[in-house]
Amino acid sequence: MSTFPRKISDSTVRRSSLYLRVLEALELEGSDTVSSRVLAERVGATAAQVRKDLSLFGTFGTRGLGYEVTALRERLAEILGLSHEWPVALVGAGRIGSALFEYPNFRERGFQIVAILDSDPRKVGQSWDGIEIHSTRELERTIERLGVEIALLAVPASVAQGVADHLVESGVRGILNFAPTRLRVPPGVAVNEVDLALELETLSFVLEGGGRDGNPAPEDVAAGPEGESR
Amino acid sequence: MSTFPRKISDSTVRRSSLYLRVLEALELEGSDTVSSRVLAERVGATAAQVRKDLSLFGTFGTRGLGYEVTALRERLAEILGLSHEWPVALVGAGRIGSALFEYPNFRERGFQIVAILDSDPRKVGQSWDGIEIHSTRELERTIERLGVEIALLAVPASVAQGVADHLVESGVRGILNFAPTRLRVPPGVAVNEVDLALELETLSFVLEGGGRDGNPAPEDVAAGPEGESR
DNA sequence: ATTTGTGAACATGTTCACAGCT
DNA sequence: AGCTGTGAACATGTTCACAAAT
Repeated sequence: MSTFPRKISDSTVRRSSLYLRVLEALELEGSDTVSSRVLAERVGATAAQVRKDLSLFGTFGTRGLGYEVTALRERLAEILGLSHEWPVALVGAGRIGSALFEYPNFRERGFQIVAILDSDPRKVGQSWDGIEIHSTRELERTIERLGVEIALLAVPASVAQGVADHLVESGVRGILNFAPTRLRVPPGVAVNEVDLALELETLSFVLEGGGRDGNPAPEDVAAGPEGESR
Repeated sequence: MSTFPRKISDSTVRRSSLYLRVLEALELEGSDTVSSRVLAERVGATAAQVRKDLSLFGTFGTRGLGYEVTALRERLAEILGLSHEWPVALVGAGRIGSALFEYPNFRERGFQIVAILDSDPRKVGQSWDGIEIHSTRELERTIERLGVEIALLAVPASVAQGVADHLVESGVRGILNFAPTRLRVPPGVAVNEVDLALELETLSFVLEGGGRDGNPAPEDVAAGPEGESR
């Protein structure tokens, strides 16, 4: 439905997810409107950045007033594809898979794990919270039957590419990959890599002295804060 | 020891971690030298990018020949701070903490979990693989005693900031944060956020039609421009 | 008075293209 | 000839600053 003029940058999308969270919190706190400045403060960005980001999606604010919290929250959720549930497949029922399965934030945001797949015969047939673990031999059938378009890939690196190919063939268009391998996927398929060792390595690089400053100094910090929470 | 001329960008550091992995693989495969082109192919970057990245750290290559695999591997590991072990604390012994504890790639890369901390009295006193879970009341003592500088923060979002403050006070300078909250830390402390729900949201954004193309086409990939989705 | 929306200025990161070394 | 190292060109993302709206 909504297609946007330019290509929206990844950073804008990521920040928009954060805006959405803040808007949800503000709604609970009973705020009707919010300014770009306040939004910026809560996510650690600048007010100009917030306005620029939002302006890429359309015109939501009222000059002199700010943004209407509920309206913006709804619109952002829609833009991010969060106004409906996403059936998600979990592939790999090991330690990481298990942690992902239990991760409460997924379901809260509309990502429902509706299928679990594993190649280990000892795991196949088990149920987690009422969801049976299927063999990866039934991957295609399962994915198709449940209309899964997003998969959490938590298998060993050595088999990740093969499983990913299989997922794509079955109709999956988005993969969140936890295996430390760069996946090759055809155009039209989105992959996000979560590479934990790499994250630690960027920390050790900084600690070892690589970065000139370990923390880009929290900008202002001088201007008097006003959002007194209580 | 080694301090670099400019500030090295985050993207360069992340790619360098990938180069290091490829170099390790090449070493096992018995390659003596490697060109920027081959290195690039294996990590999904361009040859120019590889050369530029490496040149920020120094001059390692030989014109006409390429890079000596072992020498570059050693130097990169050193630069990334991986030439020695890092004692790491795991804070939060829930599902995610448990998965992190078992994650084999950490130890392989020199990150040793030497302490586990949790506030749940039922968990305190248990041992995982010989490592006793301590109360967060003993956080400072434990961190200091073991010389921990890097922490994995896997606690609920509601307490993450408080625990982070405590960690920093105790001497931690790098935090890998799994709680979906933006941590505020003083200058000199590095934080990496691993925000799983956010990763899924960037996928759903693309799938919903937000991005013009779900997959920025893996560079060259021979001739095959204008990838049309499915 | 306040706060948005946005072009223009700026900063940062990536690619090009080629001189220079082996 | 082959391949690196790098300035210059380019592309992308961020910040500034101000006109426009309420």
